[in-house]
Amino acid sequence: MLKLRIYEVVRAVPSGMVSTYGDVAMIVGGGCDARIVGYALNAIPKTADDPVPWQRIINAQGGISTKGLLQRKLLEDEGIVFEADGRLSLPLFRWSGPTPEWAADHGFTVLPSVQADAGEQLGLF
DNA sequence: CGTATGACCATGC
DNA sequence: GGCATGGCCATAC
Repeated sequence: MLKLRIYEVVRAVPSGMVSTYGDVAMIVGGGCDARIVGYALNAIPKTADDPVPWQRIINAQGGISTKGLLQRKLLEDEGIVFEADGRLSLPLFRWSGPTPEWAADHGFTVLPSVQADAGEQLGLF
């Protein structure tokens, strides 16, 4: 089930950081797509023993795709700062992806493109 | 098994 | 900046 793998990846996103639907899809791999991530997050079981930080997944424009303001509030509580236009700085808050350790431990592959991309941005700052 | 639907994305106007 | 298309592919019915 891709949903479960997606949940695993989302759980790996640290507090105070965000990731995009597309990034999660790339990390999950194996015929995953940004829309699948959205679908999976929408279908998250709301059980307390299975928490998924769904609020840390945003769209590629750095904005919130959900309807209400709950997601934004949760992110702000974690230290995410929003710009005036309601979006956030992806270079600052975008999660660079799981560690190779984590990926190997959970059976994921780390995409070199994501790592190199994040490395440039982090190094820039 | 065919169709419809998405918390998406890139591109083009 | 917004709006329209096409592509994407797992679920649901």
